[in-house]
Formats: sequence, C-alpha cells, structure tokens
Amino acid sequence: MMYNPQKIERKWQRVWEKEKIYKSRGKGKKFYVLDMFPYPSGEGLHVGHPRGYIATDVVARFKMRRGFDVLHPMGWDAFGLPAENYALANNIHPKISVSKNIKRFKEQMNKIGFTYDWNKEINTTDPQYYKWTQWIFLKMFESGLVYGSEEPIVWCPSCKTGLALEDLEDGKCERCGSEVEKKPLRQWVLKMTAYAEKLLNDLKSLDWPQPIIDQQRNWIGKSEGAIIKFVVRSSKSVVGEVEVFTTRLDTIFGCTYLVVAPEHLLVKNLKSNIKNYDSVQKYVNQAQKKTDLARTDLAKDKTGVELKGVKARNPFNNEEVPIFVADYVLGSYGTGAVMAVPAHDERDWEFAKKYKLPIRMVICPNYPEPKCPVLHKAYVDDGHVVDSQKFTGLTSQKAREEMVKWLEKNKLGGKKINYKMRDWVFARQRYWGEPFPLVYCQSCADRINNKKYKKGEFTKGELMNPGWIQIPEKSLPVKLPEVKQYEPSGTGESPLANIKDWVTTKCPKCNGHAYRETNTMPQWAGSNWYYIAYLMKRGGKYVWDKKEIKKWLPVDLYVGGVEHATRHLLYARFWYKFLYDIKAVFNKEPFQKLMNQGLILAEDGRKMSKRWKNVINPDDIIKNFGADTLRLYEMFMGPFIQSIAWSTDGLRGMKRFLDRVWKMRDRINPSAGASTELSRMSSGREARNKKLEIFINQTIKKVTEDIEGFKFNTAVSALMVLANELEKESSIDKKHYLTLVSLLSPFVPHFSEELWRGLKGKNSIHLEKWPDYNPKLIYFDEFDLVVQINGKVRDKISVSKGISQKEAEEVVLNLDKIKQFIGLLGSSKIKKIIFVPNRLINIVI
RNA sequence: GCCCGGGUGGCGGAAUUGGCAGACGCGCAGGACUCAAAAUCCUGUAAUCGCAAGGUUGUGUGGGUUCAACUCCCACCCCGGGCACCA
Repeated sequence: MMYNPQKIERKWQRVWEKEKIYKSRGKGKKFYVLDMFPYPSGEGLHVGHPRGYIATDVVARFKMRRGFDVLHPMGWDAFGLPAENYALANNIHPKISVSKNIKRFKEQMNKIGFTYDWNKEINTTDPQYYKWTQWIFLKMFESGLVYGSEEPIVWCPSCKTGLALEDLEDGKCERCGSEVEKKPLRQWVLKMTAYAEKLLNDLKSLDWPQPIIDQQRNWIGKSEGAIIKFVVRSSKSVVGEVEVFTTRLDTIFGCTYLVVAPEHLLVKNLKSNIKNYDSVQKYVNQAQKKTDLARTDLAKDKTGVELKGVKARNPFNNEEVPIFVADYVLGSYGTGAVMAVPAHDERDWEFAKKYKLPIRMVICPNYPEPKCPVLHKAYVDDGHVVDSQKFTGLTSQKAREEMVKWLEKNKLGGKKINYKMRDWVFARQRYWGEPFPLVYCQSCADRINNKKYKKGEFTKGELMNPGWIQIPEKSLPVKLPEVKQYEPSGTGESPLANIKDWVTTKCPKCNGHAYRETNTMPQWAGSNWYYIAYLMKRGGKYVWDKKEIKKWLPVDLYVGGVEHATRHLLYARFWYKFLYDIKAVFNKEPFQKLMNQGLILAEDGRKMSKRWKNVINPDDIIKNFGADTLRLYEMFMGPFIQSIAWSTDGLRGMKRFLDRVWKMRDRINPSAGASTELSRMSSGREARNKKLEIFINQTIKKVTEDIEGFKFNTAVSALMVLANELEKESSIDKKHYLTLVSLLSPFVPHFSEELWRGLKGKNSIHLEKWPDYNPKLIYFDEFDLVVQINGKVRDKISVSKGISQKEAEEVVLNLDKIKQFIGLLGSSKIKKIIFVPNRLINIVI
C-alpha cells in the first residue's frame, strides 16, 4: 500500500479523540506548555501561524512520552478592533463573526493533528470568562492600583473618533487624511510603575532569550539620579520653584539654562510674571496639539521660547539662569523639567548653539592635564569635574555621590530613581471589549468629598476616585449590552454611552442614581491572565481553583512571536505579580521558559498578506501533501527562531522522505534481530550490526537533546541520516525500523501511528515510552584521526578509540605520505606535535 | 542616533562551542526504468588548476591572537527587527 495521508490522518484523529489520549493523566511531573493564543481573524490561518503550535505540539508529545503529565491547551483572544470594524461595516454583531471565525480556526487546527484538550478551550469574550477579567480589575481597583486621569488620545477632528496609532499614516488620519490632534479624555490608568522594580528584578529568575530580557529591561528603563530644586525669581522676589531630574549631577556647574516641558505647571503658575506670556502660550498650545509622533518627527529642529522676566537659581553656585519652554523635554518623564548642560549633553548642545546660549565645560576627559580640549560637540562621557568649586578634581562618579550628600544635607533635593516605563492607560472608547465593573454615583462622591462616611464603607480605590463605586463581586459579570449601532458616539465616548437604559443604573452602595462607566478595557485585558483561565474551566464556567493553579503554574514553556516582547509579556507579568500579592496565585512569575518563533515569509520573501496575494493556506497543503508533511517541513525548514521563506520544493522533499520511510516497511526482515540467528552471522554482518546499533543510539541521543533545545531542524536531519543508513540494508531489522518510527512520532504523529500500530499492535505510539539510548553504545571503536602538518589536513587514518599520543605519533610518522610531506618541506625538523585525543594530530615543522 | 539579531555553495541551512567547513534537504547535471513524460532509483554537485593522483583558494571586508579561527579580539561594510529627544 502506498502512503496516503488523506486516508490515515482523519482516521487517527478520530481514534485519538475516542481514546482521549491527550487528557492529562494526573500522573508524573507536570509540564504546562502554552501557545500564545490567537486572535481569530476573518482571514483564517496561513501556514505561518502553526509554526509555533507545531513546535509546542512536538514538545508536548515528546514530554508525554517521557512520563510527564502534560497540559497543552488552546483558546481565543477574541475582543478587539477588527471584529468591531467588521461589525461597523456589515452591521453584524461581533459575537457572530467571532464565533464563525473561531469555528474556522478550530477546523484548520484540527486538521494539523494537535494534542489540544478542547475541554479546556477558552474565549475571552465569553461573559463567564470576562467575569474574571473584571474581578481582577476590581481587586486592583480595591487595592488602590487604579486611578482616573485625563489622558490624551489621538483624535481625528473630522471623523470625530479616537484613533489607534496604527490608524495613522505620516501622523495623519488614515481614513480622511486630516491632521490629528491630542484630545484629553478621562481614562482609567493602572499603576504599573508600582511594580517596576519587581518587574525588573525578577527578570533574573527567568529562562528567557536574552534579547527579550534586554528589551524588557530597556522598556522599564531604570535610571538612578537626583532631584535638584531650583528657586525661581522675578527681578524682585521668589515666585516659585522647579524640580529637575538629572542622572548627571556631576555636570551641575555647567548648567547654563533650564528647560521645562510645554505641559509643565510652572508656565501657567507664573503667568503674571512672564513678560512674553502671549508668545509662550502660543508655543505651548501648538506643542500640546502635536501627537508624540509628530513631536518626534520634528525632533531634529529643536524649538523653544524663553520665559522672559523669570530666572532660576542654581543652588550650587547661586547663579541665575534663564528658563525655556521647549517640546524636546517630555512632560511625562522625570519632573518634566531639566537642567541644561550644553557642554555635556547633545540635545542641550544643539539647543544652545541655535539660541546662542553659553556653553560651559565642567567635565574634563584628560584631567589633571592643565588644559581641557576645546569642544566641537558635547562631551557626554564621565571624566573629572573641573571649575566646580569644592568638587573640582573629583571623578564624575565620586562627584555625583558627594553632590547628592550636599543636596540632602541642605534639603535642596536628593537621590531619585526614575523609570521610563509609564503607568498603563487601561481604557478604550470602543464597544467590543470588557465593560468596567464600576458606576459613578454623585451622592457617594459628595459624601467622600465632604468626608461624611463611615470608616470601611469605601474601598481604597473608591476613596481615590470619589464617586466611582465598585460593582460587588457577586454581581459579576457586567455583561456587554446589545447595541444597534457600533459607530463611536462622536464625542469620543464609546458606543455604549448611547444606550441610556444600560448606562442609567442604581448605586450598589447607596441605591441612589448612578451611571455606568462606558469605556471598555483594551484588548490586552483578557490576554493578561488567560493561561490561568485554562486551569479554571469547569464545563461552561470558570472556577478560581487554587489547587489546580498551585499544581500547574508557572507555565513551563511559553512559545510565541517576538512582537510581544514588551507589551503582552510585561502586562501579563504585572498582573501575575499583583495576583501573587493578593495570594490568588503562588509564585512570582507566570512564564518560566520562553521561546520565540520566527516568521514564515511567503515564497517571494515578503510577508504573507492578502495585499500581495501570496498567502499559503495550510488547508491546501494538507490536501495535497498531508498534515504530517506540513508539520515535518515547518520543523525542518530552518532554525526555529529565524524568519524564513516558504518553499514548496522543500515541502515536496519532506513528502519524498516520508514516502521512502513508508516503503522501507516492505523490506523489514520478519525474523531479524533474533538472537538465534546471531551464531550463523558472518563476522562482517556482525560488525555491520554493531555499527547500526551505535548509529541508532547516537540518533536517539541527538534527537532527544535537539528537541529539548528547540533545534528541530537538526533533529529531523538526524532522523534522515538514520533512515538513509537503514535503507542501505538489504533487509531491515524490525526493531531498528520501529525505533525510527518512534523517534519520528512527535513530528509526524499520524504517519507514525499508522506504521506503529500496523507493526506492533493495539497501543498508540504516543503513549509509548520514549526510547532510551545506551551511553556505552554511542561511540565506534575506531575513528578517523585527522593528520595535519602545520595546521593543514594531509591525511586521515582509522585508529582505535583512546589511542595515546605516543602510539599515534608512531603510526603517523611512519606514513609514507607524511614522511614525504615532511621531506618536501625541507629540513624536516619537527618543532612540536599537538595531539587532541580522539580527534587530530598536528605536526608543526 | 541607540539597542538587539544576522552575513557560510545556485538556495534553506549544518559544524561536538577553538580542532576535517559545507551534515541534511532543495535545486541542477548525467544515467537507469519508460514508446514518451511524470514518479521512482543510482551517480555527481563550493570555486579554481589538472587527463588524473593531487594542489591552491574559500565562511561580508581589512587587520590581530593561536600549532589550529565560521568560532576569540580590534576596526569597518551590508541586511533584518525593535526603540526613539528618557535628561
């Protein structure tokens, strides 16, 4: 019979389902292997998506066979903009299009033959699921980790809608091309910065790729520096104070002006003291309209306006310096104000040159040489401090320490740690997301503001956000109501704001009039904790089952794309750390080991996209070649982390390989391997058998180690080498053949199952113990000793393993060829002989 | 600009981490089978000189360390990804 994947794949998928071979057996050490769950888009899967799923599936099958209790679930991250936009365009409820898409995804996945236990399937848009998303939010709110804030959104004044950054083209609205603005809108913000230090520190305990760890570290962006208070004076008197943050306190004597961000309060507060307030205000208004993107675009040409009539006094030398407002300083970082030291900062240098401000060098690279070099650009490295009164002569490092001490002693500032990472704006003005379990109650707000309430009546979060009242846990979930229109409201609010009878409600605290929060949570909300949800699934419901959570978490292996290096992976860690603090989970990190898969590009080397018409659908591949060929090819095509172009020719090669292994079955010697035959064997036959035995043991070792190390491409190639070797036999030992099939099984489960059950009987290969190798049988008795002269290979001789240097020299120096070479190269004086045991000998002459 | 990752045959890639560069697969060429084609099987396949044995060169470029460098060090070039005025 020919190998016909169409015939066997469906058959075994049904059998496996009936035999429930993928159900956790509750025995053995747990192994939780997780895929980043997909957004079920309308386009379906292309061949790039399953690459990671195939890898986790190989690992899951491998671990099962090594005796682990394996959990390998799958679900759907189904909230989000595309479904909402689709609803907008076609007036179909997102719920409907989402369930259609999920059905399609699931069909496609099932054809590939994954080990998923669909009893644990989850869906973030299921009210029973988002009940718990809301619950976690409530817990955060209750703990004081949530605050309301006017946060700018990107706003298109002509479409009257908020935009995501992806909707911009050259900083303009993609749809209508008009100039976008920043519009402040009340939003919920999660205090992620409260976890900055933990998020940074615990990176050390993770088994993650170093680049991802680096990216997270940079994103958190810890910097240690100091705060300095500058007194602000008009010509007559003290009118205010500015705090600046700096990491280069050692350069303080080189400060020749101050810069504040456009949004800095100083500007408004000193209105009456600023003589050119009109032009300052004009600048500020312009700057604030610009989105961060536009601001960046203009970064090359720094602009700013001096605040005339006021000066800041440097506490170290009492010098009064001018103050500028400029948009190259960010309001959101540090204190929103910086001391400018043009001699030692590139941006300040540029700005000072443009506005002809003094540049004063106070860090010298070649101290104590009497002369510092003349600067042609900012000198930004450390050095020795000069022209800095009593600090002169100190190293930068030492000066920073001494200066901070001085600041603290005089109460003019002190040590300060800053993070680049900001709090997380956790609200969207959209329909298709989780509603917030909050209502606004004016009378409760009044009671809080007038301090007329009993102790313990309000939670920390409620006191922090007067009037915002939590929906009690027992009333969760707050379900998303049906709407007729998915259009945004036009005021920037979500479409929910238009549903009056949903918005109007009773306050759970005082039973008075209240209205619901109409923002929804961002798409990240559901994906922050979904790996916990798999453990909670009980029929249609979810139960926060601490026993299961304790058993299965952390995730042992997490596989997904690099694009989630910072956002998803940081957000999820943040939520998990919070859950740890409220004792809902029991360890500090959710994902112990992380692996990233590379993209699969189209055959033309571009990204697969509808736009280029180069998308390859796995369904077509499976129809023509079979799921096993697809699986094997995706594992073989190159290193797992690397992006790589699809090749249909390469795929064909995999089918050819499977065909070959299949056909080898007809050449199995039915009685081979029997020990009774041994005596009748010729010695050549015996040697050959021994050699094969070693080959097999080597392959088992290699494949085992390569799967553990995510080197699937070389694992597959080792299996090809073994197959080539067996194929040379006139008749193939059944035992050897079965080992090959067994080692292939994680990669090509249907193929292997068919052959295994055909040759061996009832039990599934996937429940069979993974082959062990005999460590004594992985080396041949003889090896090729490489003979080099002056580092060049001149000969190879077969010698026995473990040969000593002396023995080797004796043999090698007597070889005609070597003698000839030594003779050829002149006086034949041997300077040195290097011997690497079991590898090579190098004669230096 | 900064931070990662990467440059090896016609192509995807391999190399025990300093020890035979090019495993394995694709492609290509020649042959077998066939009336023919496809499929399959066999042989060859880095470049170059040579009829051959064999020699020489060769892992982005230039230099260095070493008995020995794809691998380590220095400088530079190119490609891919991420971040972007973070004080």
